[in-house]
Amino acid sequence: MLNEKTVSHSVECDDCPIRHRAVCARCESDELERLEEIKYYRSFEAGQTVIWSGDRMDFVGSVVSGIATLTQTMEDGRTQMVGLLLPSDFVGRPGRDGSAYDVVATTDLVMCCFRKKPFEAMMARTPHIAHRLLEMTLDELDAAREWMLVLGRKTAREKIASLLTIIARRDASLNLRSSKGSMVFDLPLTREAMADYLGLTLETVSRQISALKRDGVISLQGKRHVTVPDFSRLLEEAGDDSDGGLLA
Amino acid sequence: MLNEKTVSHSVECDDCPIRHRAVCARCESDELERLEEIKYYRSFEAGQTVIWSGDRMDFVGSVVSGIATLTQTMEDGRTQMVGLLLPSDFVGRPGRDGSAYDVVATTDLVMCCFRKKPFEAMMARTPHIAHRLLEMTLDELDAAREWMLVLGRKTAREKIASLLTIIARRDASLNLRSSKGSMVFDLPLTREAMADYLGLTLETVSRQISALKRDGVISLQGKRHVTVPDFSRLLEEAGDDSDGGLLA
DNA sequence: GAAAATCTTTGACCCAGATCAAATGCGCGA
DNA sequence: TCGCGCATTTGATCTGGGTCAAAGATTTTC
Repeated sequence: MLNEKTVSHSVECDDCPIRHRAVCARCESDELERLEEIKYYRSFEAGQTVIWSGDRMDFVGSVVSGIATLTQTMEDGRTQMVGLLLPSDFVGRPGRDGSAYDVVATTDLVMCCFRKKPFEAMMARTPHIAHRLLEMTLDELDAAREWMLVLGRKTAREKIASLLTIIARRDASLNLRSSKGSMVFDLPLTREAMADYLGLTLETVSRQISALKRDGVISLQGKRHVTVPDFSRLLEEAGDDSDGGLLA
Repeated sequence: MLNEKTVSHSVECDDCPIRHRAVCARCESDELERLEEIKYYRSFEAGQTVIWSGDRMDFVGSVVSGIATLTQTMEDGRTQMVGLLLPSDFVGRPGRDGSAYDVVATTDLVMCCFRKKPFEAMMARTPHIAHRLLEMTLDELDAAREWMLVLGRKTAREKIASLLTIIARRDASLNLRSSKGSMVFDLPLTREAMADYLGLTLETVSRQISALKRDGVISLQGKRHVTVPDFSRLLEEAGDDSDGGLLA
């Protein structure tokens, strides 16, 4: 899916606001040059809240490094993560005033931002940016719906395996590691964050990870480095028939 | 939120492909006139599958009447509904070839369709259509994420109340019924369909509906007609603090 | 480099919702 | 009107994951 060309391009183009998981083919556009004028950076520390749900949001942007989460919280404190923002992911809702979710930095985070008004003005002048944004939003919608299946119908073990699968895939496509056979990647979430993502408790997350270790599906070195000796086995555990094109 | 003008407009404009929950302000566009040339209708019977997941999809369109569901199914038969399509909802993924989900007609269904290629060509020529489509997709993304909270963190009783809330709201905004105090609406889903939406079993759905009846939160006449004497009570049961602007 | 704070693991027990099973009700065609 | 098919309700029982509690690990602080 990714080839050398798109990769080198994506590496050169970390700040492109409409780059998303793959590459923006049109970065050469004159219009995009103008974005430079309204571009700025913001950094956040791990644990900091980038935006509160309901807050006015006067920028859009993308994650340059680090990880953030989109979460919803009920009055009684129950929380559900509704999105995971990894480097290259877009943040913001063009055409909307407020944020619908809390955005929380899970690790130290750097974002590349654009003030919203000028960005929207440019969007209106530049059809292919609107088009690209639509594609990105459709991707996110697919991801959200795939996650609905995970939340609604999968067992705790399958949920953990599904999460590992997703992170492994994102990691592989960002770093271009081959995904045949064994994989090694970072698990940059606490047990609690995983629980919030999966609709579980942190105890259950811990137990299921221990079980997957015991059964040889994964192994951990330290708390964050995961080795998956056989990725297709992990996919099986996730109850996932599709391999997302990575093993084809 | 809806006023007389938008309503009369929306009534006159059932076939507008980019009408969605509210009204398309630009239906007067010359470009949209051209859509007439590529427009056609399709009808489906209750229970029929409109599109299978993975099928090539050569049209986009919107629901004129009836109800359809978007569902995902695992190999072992577990299914999760990931979207509910009511009249005026858009169907399709401009720029994508295949469907990601099964689309199933829950009742008899009439759709207004447009062949995809010409529609996309028109989209490219007509920025505000792309823009409108982006807004709609953002709405759907919000709805999907709100549903993730329901699936991941709510109890069975709260799930049922949440579903009733959503259907009541959609019904109210389509039919412009006032939503102060008591509401009456149709519940056009079987217990099984509700279960698939909520990540529950049909037995649990039935039990919780009985419980809500017993506690006077709702009452049923026949199987499909629901009366909610006090909507804010239902919202409370849903664990929902926001009232979606309907009770403001 | 010891103490404190924070994560993580593991254990024991419990309960909401699943599963299995058996009525009951309802619509519809002959 | 009867009887068949199907959706729904209700009951009895089981279990996956939640809850509460207590040790380990790991990281941070001073």
